[in-house]
Amino acid sequence: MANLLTRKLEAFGPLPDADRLLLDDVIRSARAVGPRTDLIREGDTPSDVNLILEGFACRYKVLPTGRRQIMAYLVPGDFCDLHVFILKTMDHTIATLSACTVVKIPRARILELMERPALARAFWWAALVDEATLREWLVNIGARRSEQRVGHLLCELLLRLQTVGLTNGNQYELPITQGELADTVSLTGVHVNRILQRLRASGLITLKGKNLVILDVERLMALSGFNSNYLHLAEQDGFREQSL
Amino acid sequence: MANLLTRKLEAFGPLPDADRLLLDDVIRSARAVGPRTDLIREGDTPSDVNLILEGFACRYKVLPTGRRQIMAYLVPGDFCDLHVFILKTMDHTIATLSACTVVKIPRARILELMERPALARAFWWAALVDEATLREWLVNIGARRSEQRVGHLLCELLLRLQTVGLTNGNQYELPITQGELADTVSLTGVHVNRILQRLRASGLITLKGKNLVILDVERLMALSGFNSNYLHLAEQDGFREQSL
DNA sequence: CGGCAACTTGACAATGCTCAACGCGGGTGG
DNA sequence: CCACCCGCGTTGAGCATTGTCAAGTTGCCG
Repeated sequence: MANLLTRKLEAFGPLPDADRLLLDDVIRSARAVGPRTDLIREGDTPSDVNLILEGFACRYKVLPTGRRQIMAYLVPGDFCDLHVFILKTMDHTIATLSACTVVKIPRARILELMERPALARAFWWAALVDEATLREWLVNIGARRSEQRVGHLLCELLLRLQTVGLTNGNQYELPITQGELADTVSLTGVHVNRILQRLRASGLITLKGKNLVILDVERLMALSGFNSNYLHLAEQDGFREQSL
Repeated sequence: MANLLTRKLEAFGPLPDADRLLLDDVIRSARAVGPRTDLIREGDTPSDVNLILEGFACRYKVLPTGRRQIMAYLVPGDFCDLHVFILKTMDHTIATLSACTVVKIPRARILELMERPALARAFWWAALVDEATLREWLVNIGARRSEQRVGHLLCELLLRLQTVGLTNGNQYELPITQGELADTVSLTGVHVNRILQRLRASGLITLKGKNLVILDVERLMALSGFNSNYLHLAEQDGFREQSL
């Protein structure tokens, strides 16, 4: 259970041993990237796919006003841009938030992996879950009040980090500033701060430095209107055995 | 230039004549669906792919509070759910807004079409553009002020409807109530109404009944911070000739 | 130990929401 | 064919959530 990528992809379904070995090989050549560093910029035409192995990265756009909107968090095991194969230019920027370990996978390598049916399905699944997550974020920002917004985000991260083994009970590392959180949930830094105070005062969370503890997961999920169905984890069915 | 689906997919790149004929065949068996009718519900496990031929449909979720968030508009030429092949259960609902003409395409039929390289690429492109649009909506709702939000939406629809030939100059049919618009841009119906007044008063649009005219496209785009790059139309490049 | 970034807190402003009432228009049933 | 009715659009008044500005504190890194 060493390989993070394998672990993530197997959240969808088990992989043949041969495929696992391929994945082990893919993540050999990792490189370190500092915090707050753009990996791919809007307008670029990248030729490789980036995979996050350690740390938090994000997708974002900046408006003429200077307002930045973060559209996705990329956590260990997440691909940055499988789009590369079809769309020519990036319509948004991808950057690290914390210090990260990143692997650059060449197009050709991805195409090789895609020839393996189980891997191809798993990649599809990952891409579709990313899209479902994006939809949920739209709902989060569009329809929930501020306290629910940040609560919902914290719940989502708990589950996502759990599947790659980066939680310790209901506790995980959140290497992100309140300002970045604000750009994510579409509030101001000041207001995010006040909301975190409230969540602390309600006995729902503890957040000291980068260390987050969710004290009462059930209550936080209820408060936030969190329903994990959009992550499509552990769907008990025979469907995925069917052909692509 | 009769087939709407062909027209939409060729916004990405030209298709072989043989593929066009296949597409002509696909859209033969259309059916009419009334307005405000669910096509697929959250929790369903659909086995077909729906394609919109006429009218407006949408993706949405409803929260416990009763608040509805619309996450996407589906206009003629749009597929509802290519996800079907990987994810078991729907995590959101798809419904018509206006009266629609819809085609149900069986899984097997889609798989057939996907064997044609040019069509497979075009389907991928359509899916990726849908995702890019979703990201732009997140930015729209998260980072733009109310007047820009509705302006941006109107600009997007102009371009999308243009590619399927459903505009008449800078004029098109918007078969949607102000309440539905509100659920889309995450405002209240009352406030959307006031914004439309302002846009009218500024000489930017005309909206009588379902008939929208954008009087000054450039100014509306500038006001809304609209940049069409995320629609990935007409990318002049040799990239798409490359292999998938 | 100094400095800078992140966090915290307070006072005030404004954008957008709620509630409420009314007009208009198209569809339906008598 | 007319009348009614309901949904949609419109407008007003007051309110609440969240943003802005500003100043002070904490804590980490060099």
